[in-house]
Amino acid sequence: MIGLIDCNNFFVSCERVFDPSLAGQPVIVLSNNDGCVVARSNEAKALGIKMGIPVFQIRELIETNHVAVFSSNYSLYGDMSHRVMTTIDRLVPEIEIYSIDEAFINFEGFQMSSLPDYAQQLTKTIRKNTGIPVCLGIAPTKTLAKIANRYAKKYPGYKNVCIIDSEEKRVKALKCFPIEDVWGIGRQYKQKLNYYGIETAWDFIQKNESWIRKQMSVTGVRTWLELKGISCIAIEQNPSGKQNICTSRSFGEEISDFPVLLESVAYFTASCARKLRGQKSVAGIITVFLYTNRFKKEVPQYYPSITVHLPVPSANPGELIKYARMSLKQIYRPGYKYKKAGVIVSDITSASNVQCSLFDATDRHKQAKILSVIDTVNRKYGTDTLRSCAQPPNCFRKWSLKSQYISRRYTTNINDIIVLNCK
DNA sequence: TCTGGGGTCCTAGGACCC
DNA sequence: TCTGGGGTCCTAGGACCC
Repeated sequence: MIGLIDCNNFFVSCERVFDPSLAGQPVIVLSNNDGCVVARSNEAKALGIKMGIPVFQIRELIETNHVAVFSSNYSLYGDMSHRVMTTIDRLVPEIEIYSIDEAFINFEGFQMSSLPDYAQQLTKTIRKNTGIPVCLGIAPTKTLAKIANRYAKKYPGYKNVCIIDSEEKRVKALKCFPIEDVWGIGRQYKQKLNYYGIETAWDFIQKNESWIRKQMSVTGVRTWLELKGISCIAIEQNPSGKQNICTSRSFGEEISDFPVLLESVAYFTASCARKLRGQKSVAGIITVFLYTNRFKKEVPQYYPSITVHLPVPSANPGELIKYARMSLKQIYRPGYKYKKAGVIVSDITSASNVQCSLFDATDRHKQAKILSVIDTVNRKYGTDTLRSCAQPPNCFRKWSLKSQYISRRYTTNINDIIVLNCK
């Protein structure tokens, strides 16, 4: 059996841990730049606030219902996620961290009869240790565990745990489950499947394999098998590093000046380089892209991007910034108002076996030592304490994000921890 | 006025090889 | 008029996830 633990309204729950007065109140958390709604408490959902809606469209609703609004605080959510995952890891034999708020658990070899009690105990312990409420779905496959989890969330009668452990329960669960809520079925497939009269997960598994393959390729077949109870998607305990790494931001205000864009791109590049070093890898390709504001149909639009191959793969911010700067120069056109920029690094390989270049003049051994010192200093004194000259101090940033409603970094910033203790 | 930021996998088609 | 048969690699685009 496979379990799926999913934190309830995760970002909202994190805010509630440090401000208990939010319990029972409608609460929402916004995306970067205070743009869209990305998390909602049950009370906010009940008000009809949809996932992903731009916040300016629901200003009135927020005011009349006294909805508590938060900017996203990823330092806080990341740390709370780590606490939840650590708690689970201590209590189960095998865990796969699937996202910031979800983890699969391998219950292979567990005595079936002891599972319900054990599962209850697990959710209670997570709540007690971290303050975060979670639900647990258990079933023979990942896709079915996802469905079980959804039922555990939806019906309080389950007391946070739903187990699909018999043919009868599986059939019943599938018959009541909308096809678009199945893991792996998105907007496009919903449309297509509805067109063919498929409304529920049960309708879906009545089709034959070759039809599914023709319409949805092997990924569709995997979903189809998983729903039938045949496991196709294994638990991955040691996820390999990322194959692509991207840092991009929408700007608080639109930017036309090259030097300001360059600053932002230098920051994004340094961030990519840091993420690369975090997984002990290097990148051979760097892509820089710009976006004008796609919502302003009346102004000229321009979405350029450029990809550069590095002579030697690298995770050195100085070196990567050099190529990013060259790239930006090539795609930048004056006169446009840019709303977003970003950097992607790809062709990622392990830092321990880099293919050298015959003509490389850099002393890479020495460089690695410098980088390791920089990382040590920045871990101790904060990100970007030591940084490239291309990245001016934060206070000079003209391209900063809006985050009007941000809470404190209660668990990771010493000054905020002091504030919390005084409270 | 105001609209996020990350990722993955799969397939088809083109360019190339012998 | 008629034009083979087998591969590989790469990329863009489309689907999905949180």
